[in-house]
Amino acid sequence: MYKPVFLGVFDMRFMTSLRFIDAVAREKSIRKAAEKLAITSTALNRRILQIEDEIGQPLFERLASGVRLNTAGELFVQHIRTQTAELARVQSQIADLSGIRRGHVRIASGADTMRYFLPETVSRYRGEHPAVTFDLVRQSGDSAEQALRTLEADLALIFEPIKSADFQTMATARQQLYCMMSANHPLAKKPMIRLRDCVGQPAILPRADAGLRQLLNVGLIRRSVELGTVIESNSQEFLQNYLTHEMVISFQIPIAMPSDLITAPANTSAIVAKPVDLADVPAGILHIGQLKGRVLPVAAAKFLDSVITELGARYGDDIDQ
Amino acid sequence: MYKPVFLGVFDMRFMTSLRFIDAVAREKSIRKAAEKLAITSTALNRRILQIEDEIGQPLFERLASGVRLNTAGELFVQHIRTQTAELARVQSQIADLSGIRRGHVRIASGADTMRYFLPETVSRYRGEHPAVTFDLVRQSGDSAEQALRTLEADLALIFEPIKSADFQTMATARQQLYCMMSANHPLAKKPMIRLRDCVGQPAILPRADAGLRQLLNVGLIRRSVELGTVIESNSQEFLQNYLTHEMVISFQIPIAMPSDLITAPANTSAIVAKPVDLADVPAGILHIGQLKGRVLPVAAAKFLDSVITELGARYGDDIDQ
DNA sequence: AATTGTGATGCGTTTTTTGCATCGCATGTT
DNA sequence: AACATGCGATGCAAAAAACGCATCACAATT
Repeated sequence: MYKPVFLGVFDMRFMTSLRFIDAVAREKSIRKAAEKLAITSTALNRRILQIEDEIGQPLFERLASGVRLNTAGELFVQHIRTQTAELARVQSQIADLSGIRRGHVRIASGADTMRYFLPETVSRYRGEHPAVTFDLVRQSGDSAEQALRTLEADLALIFEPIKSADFQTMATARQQLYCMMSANHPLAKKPMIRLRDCVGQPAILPRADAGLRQLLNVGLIRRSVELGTVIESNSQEFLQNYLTHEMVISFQIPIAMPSDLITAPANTSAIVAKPVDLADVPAGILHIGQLKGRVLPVAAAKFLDSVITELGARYGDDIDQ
Repeated sequence: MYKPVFLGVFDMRFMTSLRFIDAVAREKSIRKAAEKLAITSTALNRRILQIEDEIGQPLFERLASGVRLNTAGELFVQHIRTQTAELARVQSQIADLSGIRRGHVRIASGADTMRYFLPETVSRYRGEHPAVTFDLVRQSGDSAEQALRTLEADLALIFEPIKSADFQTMATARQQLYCMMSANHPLAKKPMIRLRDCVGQPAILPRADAGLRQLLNVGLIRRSVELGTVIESNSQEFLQNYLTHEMVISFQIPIAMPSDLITAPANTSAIVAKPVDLADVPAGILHIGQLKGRVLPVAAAKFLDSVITELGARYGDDIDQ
């Protein structure tokens, strides 16, 4: 977790007690939280007792194994989190007045966009606004949605299924599935891949919690095709690099591939990517969104614009806002 | 201003600096604010410098005559006020968990409802919830709306014109204008008053900033009637009590009159109230509302329900929600 | 029964906040 | 023009608050 040096919501002294309570709520233990906060458990304990005293009733249940929020605590911690996010937004707005855009953007995203898309997009944005810092946390779709809910993230980029009603989609990009393999692979000559071409082919796939895997599974079942799944991994790097070592196929979406792999297929790359027929596997949807109803800090809102612009430039008509 | 002894948002230590900034913003002077806060100006000054340092830029302009919020300060103070109100709401919600409904309701209202309606309604509510305390501030319509905006009041009861777009009407009550006079007055025999009956009559009226006066003026101009206005006052008590001393007429709306003056006109009261024909002066609207978009503390929300119920019981069909 | 881990508490130390006296500056007054 | 007044800012010492250490009491686990 990168700590911005200039402006942090938590540098405000008046937020200290609130931050401490939030930490204890997350750690479910005063001593553990104290360690993370680099203070002693006694100091932390006393701050909590003081706040509870001021509120007029306890916020935590004391268990032998630590503490747990009670109902009042749940309400109060929820308040702390929304107020913290609000403060960040106001700070961002104030910083924006000075002309130089400052701020901090926290993004939760799947692995797909972490490889090429986000590095490029963040880099371009930081080129224009060097005072804006970023947190980029790679997470599964579920935990990315969760991060929005607990206000640990401002934006989430999730490929396929959106489960929470609290997720507000700000833009989507259709992503056709591509089959990837070594340039020597028999299938590499085809301009488009049908699933039946892949019957029994040794394949390496992402794990079941990835949106891509779920999308692919639907197609496989519909066409009654079975792959020879030899390896499963949640490391995209592994999946892609392995292709040069064994004659296997893998699948990927454009946003997770180097920009030139599709646009300039004639190059001498050892790996090729061929589209899978949309009749077999429909295009999946990459969702870019935020917590429903939340007003984002300036920096985050502007970065979202930047993401949408970039998606538009890359995928044109496949973008919806 | 009644200070509740048990729970105040501002008893929270972490709110101290924020409260101080709000005070300075309101007083437009560090020294004056310090006096109100019962600390020295140096301590206050330093807290402000510290916050400004933490924010990274000043919140106040320093003038020879004091201080004034700059743009950043406006944003920050707005944040402080909403944050304070939010905290009050959460506290109220938390207190609600404990079974005893605690809380504090702040009402801004014109004089009309302060005489009979609010005393009765507040009293009934406090009978059910003795731990709820009240602030009742008598204000003109404009300043009542202002009080909502600065979050100094939770609810406002305003008779006629609503000027701010930030005012969210939660209920209205139509109030027909009544003409009041001594029981000996010649007009007292009529069951209904027409404006032309009043031509040249000596009259005592509320001042021009009262909604009632504005409503009446429209009718007078339309019917080309001129009254013999002998006294203007913003004291309702004066207006009403004076009727027993001189043969003059006055005007009033039902909510500002003792409950039995209309319902039991046969009693021996020295004062009578007769309705003014709606063709001459249409019914005015009493608006009960809050700041648009705000989530009220539990106590205030429940009291609002109580007000609406009471209005329904009194004026039946003339209520809108 | 012993051990481990938890939150609470008394006490001396350190850090922060406060108040007093004073400065520098701008404005208003004589 | 000189003076007086009122404002926010600042150095310094006292007061207050927060902190860390050692320790307690309690519950769960070994």
